[in-house]
Amino acid sequence: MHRESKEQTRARNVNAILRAAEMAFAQHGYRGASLSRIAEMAGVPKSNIAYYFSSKQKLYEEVLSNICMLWLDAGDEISKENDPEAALTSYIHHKLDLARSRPYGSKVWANEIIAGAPFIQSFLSTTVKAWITQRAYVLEYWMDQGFLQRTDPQTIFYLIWSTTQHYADFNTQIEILNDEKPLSDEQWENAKSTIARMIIRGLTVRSA
Amino acid sequence: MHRESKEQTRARNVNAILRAAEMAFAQHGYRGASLSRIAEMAGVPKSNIAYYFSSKQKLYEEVLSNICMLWLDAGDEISKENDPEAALTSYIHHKLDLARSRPYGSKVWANEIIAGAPFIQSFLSTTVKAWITQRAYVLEYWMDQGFLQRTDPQTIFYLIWSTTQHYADFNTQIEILNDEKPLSDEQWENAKSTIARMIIRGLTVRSA
DNA sequence: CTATATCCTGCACGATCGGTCAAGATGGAG
DNA sequence: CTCCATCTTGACCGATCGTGCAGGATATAG
Repeated sequence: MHRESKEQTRARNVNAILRAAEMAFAQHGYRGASLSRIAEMAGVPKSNIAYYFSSKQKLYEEVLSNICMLWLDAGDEISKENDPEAALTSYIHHKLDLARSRPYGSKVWANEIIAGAPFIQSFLSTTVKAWITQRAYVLEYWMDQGFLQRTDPQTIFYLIWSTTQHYADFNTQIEILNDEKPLSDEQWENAKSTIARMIIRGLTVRSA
Repeated sequence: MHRESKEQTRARNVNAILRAAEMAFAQHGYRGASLSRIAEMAGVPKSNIAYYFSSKQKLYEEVLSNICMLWLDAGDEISKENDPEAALTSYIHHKLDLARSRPYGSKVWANEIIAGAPFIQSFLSTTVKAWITQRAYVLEYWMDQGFLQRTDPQTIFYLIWSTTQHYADFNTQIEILNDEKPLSDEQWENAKSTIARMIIRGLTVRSA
């Protein structure tokens, strides 16, 4: 009896494996995560992973690339024609929403960078480098126009990246220090507006 | 012939092992790091590690606690009797100096938190929790005095922690985006003053 | 010096790792 | 329906993992 098409089975399995792998790589890093556990979590035999993805490395790179696309797309609003303050605020909010909805993805990325970016070095020096260079131009344009205090654009992006991703990567620490409870909706909104406000206040030209 | 006292040998070996372990745990996490490699890096037989430290876990916890003391001590200047602006600036500079001098220690800590703090959960909910509670009171006192804009103190500390530690944990990414070169002394000073200035500007009361 | 307590390490064990492969199961084409 | 290409999986491999232990090496006490 044909209960499920092959495509459906494949899609379901691949998805389960990717989700399990994201959690495992987040918790234990590339070396520390084992295919046996990922298979168990995903509810498929270990060999099945080797079939869909040819190796542990390929699976890992797939997880990584999936995540990175989310980060890059979040910065679309940083563009000359937009209002600097609104664009940056929106970008920060967007990144914090991602930190809340996809913490494991952020953690895998963090682990990879902390380990010295052994698998995505070339990706960093091409795609991400191009991304930040382009956005840096926008920030400098805004500074030229007098909208923003003159500041090194790279430092600004590192500041935004670190603060926003901190809420994903270090959510365990934040939760423990928040009386063992996850941040409430209200606390998330509070954090979003506080961070955005502080960065904006640090960047906008003071009306002397 | 007696070339070296037993104490000297022990001190030298323990130190070499701890330094090697810090690098290994930073690069590969707790599970991913292997005692064989640590032993090889430290220049001692693998069994020697099991002798000085009774287990992999004990060695790991030793590395972790060494690091954490550095973080906590850096905040000594946050005290009621000090000037808020100077104290916070000093704290941020101090933390960034640690990020530069001890990047591997910061990475081990980051890995542990990202993994869900399986080994230091109790330490977080006691020592670190007490630390941040105490400093939060100082910040609230400064806000009461009208020195600082009213803002959730926890959010402020997360912002400082994330931005400063980012320069250690993500130094690979920063280096790659900096034309494959480590930050120069000048760039470090620049980052320090920019970050401190932005946070201070976001916190101090605007002279309306 | 000798005796000895302490320190050190080579070796082996069971467990688990990532990866391979051949045999079995199954959905879809004709 | 039959047949086959494709999918699926249990069993197995060599390597490496962390750790326990017996016995050798050595600094120090007497």
